[in-house]
Amino acid sequence: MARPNKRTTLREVAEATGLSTAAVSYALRGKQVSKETEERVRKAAAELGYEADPIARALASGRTSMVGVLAGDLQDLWQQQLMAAIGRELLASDHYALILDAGGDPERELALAKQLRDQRVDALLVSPVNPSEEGWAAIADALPVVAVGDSLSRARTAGQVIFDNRAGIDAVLEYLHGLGHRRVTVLTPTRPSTPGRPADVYVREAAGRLGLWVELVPCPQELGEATAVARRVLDGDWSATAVFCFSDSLAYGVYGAAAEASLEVGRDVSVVGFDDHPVSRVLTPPLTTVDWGLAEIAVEAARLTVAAIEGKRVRRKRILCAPRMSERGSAVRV
Amino acid sequence: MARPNKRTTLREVAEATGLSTAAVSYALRGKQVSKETEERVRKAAAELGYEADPIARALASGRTSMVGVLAGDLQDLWQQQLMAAIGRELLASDHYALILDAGGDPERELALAKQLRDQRVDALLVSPVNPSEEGWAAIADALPVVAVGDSLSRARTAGQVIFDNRAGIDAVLEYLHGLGHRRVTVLTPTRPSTPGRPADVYVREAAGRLGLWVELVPCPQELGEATAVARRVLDGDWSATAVFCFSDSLAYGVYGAAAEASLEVGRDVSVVGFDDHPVSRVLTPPLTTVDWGLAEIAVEAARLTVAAIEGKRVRRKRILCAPRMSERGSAVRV
DNA sequence: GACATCTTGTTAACCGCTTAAGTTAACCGC
DNA sequence: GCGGTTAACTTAAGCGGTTAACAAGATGTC
Repeated sequence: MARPNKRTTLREVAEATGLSTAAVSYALRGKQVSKETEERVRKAAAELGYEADPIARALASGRTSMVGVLAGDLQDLWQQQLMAAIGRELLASDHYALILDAGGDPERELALAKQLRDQRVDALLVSPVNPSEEGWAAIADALPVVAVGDSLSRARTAGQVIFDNRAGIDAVLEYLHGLGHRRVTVLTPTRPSTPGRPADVYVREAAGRLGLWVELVPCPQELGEATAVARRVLDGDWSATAVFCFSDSLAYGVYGAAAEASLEVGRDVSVVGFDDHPVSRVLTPPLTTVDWGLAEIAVEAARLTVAAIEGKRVRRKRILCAPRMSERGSAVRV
Repeated sequence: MARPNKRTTLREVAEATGLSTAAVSYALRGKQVSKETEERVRKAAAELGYEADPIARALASGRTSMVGVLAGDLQDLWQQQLMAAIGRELLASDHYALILDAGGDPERELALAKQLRDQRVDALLVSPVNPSEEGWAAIADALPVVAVGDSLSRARTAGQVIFDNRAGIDAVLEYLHGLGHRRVTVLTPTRPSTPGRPADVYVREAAGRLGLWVELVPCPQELGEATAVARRVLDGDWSATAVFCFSDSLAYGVYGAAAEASLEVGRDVSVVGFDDHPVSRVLTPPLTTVDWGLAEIAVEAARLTVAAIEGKRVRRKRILCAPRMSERGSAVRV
């Protein structure tokens, strides 16, 4: 015995109005019927407390009004923030966000994408994709995929909101260079296994150009582990003068480790982040970081996604986010 | 023309094996069929790349394998953290979390709950409910509701994970009292309109008992606004010596405002939080706060929810979370 | 050997809605 | 007054599964 709570069905409304179910269906979606019939139907529906069953509707129409949202790593506080914003935006457009966390694992990411596709979401909104994977083709084949992030995921996407990572990285390294730093440790959120990320490449290029010595250190986004890694970096014979973190979360780890080591950020160590999470502003010293405009990103991502669902051939729109340095107190002249 | 990507259907598997769709349906769920038939069906299904359509299944079976998760206010960083954890846990039990954010508005919360019910989620997992509402009855009537938080939401829930807020509040105020504080400002995350929250009552009771002067100040969870409120509190003729924040997010706002006012937290101002968000540990000074054990909360909440879905009459299980003070550097003797 | 009992399948009726195609009657120009 | 539209519905065929009810051969019992 299933739940005995019967909702009123379309048929009941039809019977109540003496119309066919089809007529009612049309009427409720404002199609094909006379103004007065529509009125009559609406009234009856309201009286009976009718609410269309989304499941049945999905089965018949093929659309679920759900968007699969894939976060690269929800340990990253900024991504939590982004997901919250995206959820809000999608809801505002009458879509539900099914948020899944890949936990920084590219393979898991792809697996979850498949799961979401199988779950019949209308579209996929993917945060930082690992572009190496070509299993994505099979997915982009089945539904529109919108990418947000530095993702290279090309062609197949129905839209992209891209961070100009190269520009951001250049800006930060030039900034540090301008402050006199010559040796910089870069904390990247990547697992060691992931090869040749474009971001790494950009760092090396910029460093080469500026004559900077850089050291790339992979680091988990989880704050406890990030602190541990930072501790190891700062301890003993650390020969650099600045730490550039690929996410503000990682920078927080550096703050923690620095405090433990009695180093003062913004005096003994310079730190730069990469997201502009709200917390960065209230730290002491406030974190110098790169602002990508989270709010607009969420809005644009949601917009592109909804457009893609509605079949608007948006000529594969690409939105480019420019980096804005938020210069605060954590990086200083050396 | 809808998407032309046909998935393989049950019928195709049936034809391929020469069985009826019913037999295949049973076979794939390991019921009623001989071991060898099951094997044959599985093989065929695998070859054809068959994957049951969750929508069709939901329509027929009445279960969507989706859980509606209602966050009280996702501006609160700790709640973001909690939602991420709950999403993970639910996924581990083969359920998808449909996370919606009430943004601190009790009415919106109820409206979203209705939306989720109409969306046919199998169960509702509600974070901080406003218990005054009795529209909840209609919802709890239609599906199992699991509550997590200080929620009073009674009877109708299928399970609860409760924070012993009274104990937490007592612990904090006693702690502050022990440090010599006699005048405490309390930042509450509530909109001014919300009347008589139990938390407020607990504060007044404890304050009365301890002979503490307290001032309750409502404050938005959004960090920028929280900072603004904190600024106003600390400015000029602030006569208290400590700020007790009902969420770590709010405490971060105090850190920000204090820095602006050149007050040093842990020297000029004592601050206590209430969540133990990871960031609290890396602040300078690290935030003294109350740890509720987020990880276990997520696990228990997910467990209760899944149990409720599976119809286990869990005798309305209630899990009580005890507060654990994380004494760090932000509150000092005065 | 007759009858009850499993086992393993099959048939077909839904689940509640959408939508292509068909029907009817009113309306139109000429 | 006749073919051609058009507006407003109705019919009915799905969408892709689940599941109660029934069938028939295999097995068991005495």
